[in-house]
Amino acid sequence: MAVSLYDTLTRSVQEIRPEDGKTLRFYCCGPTVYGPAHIGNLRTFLLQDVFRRTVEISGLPVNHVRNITDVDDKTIRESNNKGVPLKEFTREWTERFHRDSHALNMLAPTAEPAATGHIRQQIELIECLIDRGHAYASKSGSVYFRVSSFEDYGRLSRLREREITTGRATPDDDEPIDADEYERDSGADFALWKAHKKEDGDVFWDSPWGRGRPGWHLECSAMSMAFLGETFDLHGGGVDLVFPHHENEIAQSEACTCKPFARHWFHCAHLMVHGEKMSKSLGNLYTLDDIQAKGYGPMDLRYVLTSAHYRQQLNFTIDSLNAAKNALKRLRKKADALIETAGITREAFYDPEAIIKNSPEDAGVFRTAWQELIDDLNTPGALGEVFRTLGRIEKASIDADGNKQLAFSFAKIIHALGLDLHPDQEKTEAPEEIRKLAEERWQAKKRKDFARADALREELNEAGWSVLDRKDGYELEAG
RNA sequence: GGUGAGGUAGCCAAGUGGUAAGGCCGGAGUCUGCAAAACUCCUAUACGCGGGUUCGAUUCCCGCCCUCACCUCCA
Repeated sequence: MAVSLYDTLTRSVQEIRPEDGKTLRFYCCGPTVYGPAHIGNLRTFLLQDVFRRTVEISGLPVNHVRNITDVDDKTIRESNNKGVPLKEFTREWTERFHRDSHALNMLAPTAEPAATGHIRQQIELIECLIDRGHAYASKSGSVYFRVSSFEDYGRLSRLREREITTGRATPDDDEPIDADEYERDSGADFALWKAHKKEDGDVFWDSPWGRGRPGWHLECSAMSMAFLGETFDLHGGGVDLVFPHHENEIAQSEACTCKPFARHWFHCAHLMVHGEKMSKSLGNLYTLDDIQAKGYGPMDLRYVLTSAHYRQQLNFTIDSLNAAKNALKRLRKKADALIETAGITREAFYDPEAIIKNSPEDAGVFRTAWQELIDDLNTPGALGEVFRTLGRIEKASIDADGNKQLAFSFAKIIHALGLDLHPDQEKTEAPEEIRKLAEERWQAKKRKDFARADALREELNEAGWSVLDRKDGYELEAG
């Protein structure tokens, strides 16, 4: 059974099947590496990851390509501000992005091409477009795509009737028109190649039109086609990319190849924070580090970000992290119980091959959750069904073989959602004096000097540590 | 102004033409010197407003109110 998604192109839910019948070719617009990714960025990548995991655990391989935008206005500006060479600057943020992605249990893409690594392909694409009369070079050495030459322009974003020739957000916008506005034949035309400017410093490449750098939209066309072919199965990104980015990608690509570009489009809604748009000025732009500094784990964030449908704006709140933490704890308990009664290892529980081998195609008892997932990637629906199913199987006694199947069926859903129920718990080691106090309290407790024990507990609490008594011992926990 | 999405219990969030999943919170109990954890159980007459269609609408249609997003480089 194929996984379906809401396809922006047809505005309807479509089964996403590989054109070649073997491998799903999936391209995602990756991050612009000029700073840490915020939770909004991460949500999009996370849901793409859930989609890929769902497809793969259903038995279909995915060729997942996600680019790194390592040259554009922002990367150049910020690296200049920092006085760091562009390459070094973007490498650092790329590494940070990898760290965050890994922490969030996102599978690494099959390939992760960088824009600066594919200048030649981009120049070739421009040459093709000029040859075919879809692009023109300006006096200054920039190259623009002639939107009017591409009849289908606006199909994806449905803005054929829109006013797209002004180049301004609103008619009463008094902003002065950008200098290169005068270079274009039409305000709707967009840059394929940007002539070198002083601010660009040593960031430039030689081209048939002189020194310059590629325009933003171009890299995705060049790299997706280089890695996945002129036509591929699915292309994804945040909703904001529908126009102009994806619209322009289609125009550039199809004008050159005369073949359909992406067969389906997968867009993720934005998230809001505490009911407001996430923005720097509101001070509500969270990164993974911010979340962790508040005492939550990456999995808590992952749970929150998958707890709303991808086409729905998610209202992120700190409170929701608490809910996630507790819900995850319950899932972990259930997983432990299922793993134990099934007599399988924890490794097997997280091993995709073991899961595919040992779980029914429809996920057996968990079929309702699986159904939710493959039907337009309804992650909150799936989560709801998981809990409901868990509640129901509580009472039913099942034979050993059934238990095994049950555990792997559960594992299938958990794997698709990408939830690591057993993250390494990095326990902060308590300082010497804290440990001493805790030990003292334990001794006091043992000789039933409860007044003393409670006083010490209070003291430890004030120092920011809680004592959790166990059967025959105790643990210290920060916070 | 144009286009699109949405308004479901204290919070988050699915879903449906026949009176509505799930999670969190909350409450009770077991356990525990205390605290926590864990386990069990429980709770709420929640579907923005007004019309219409229908035997019946939260679900379809119309109008209104409100929120949010996009409209040239923001996932």
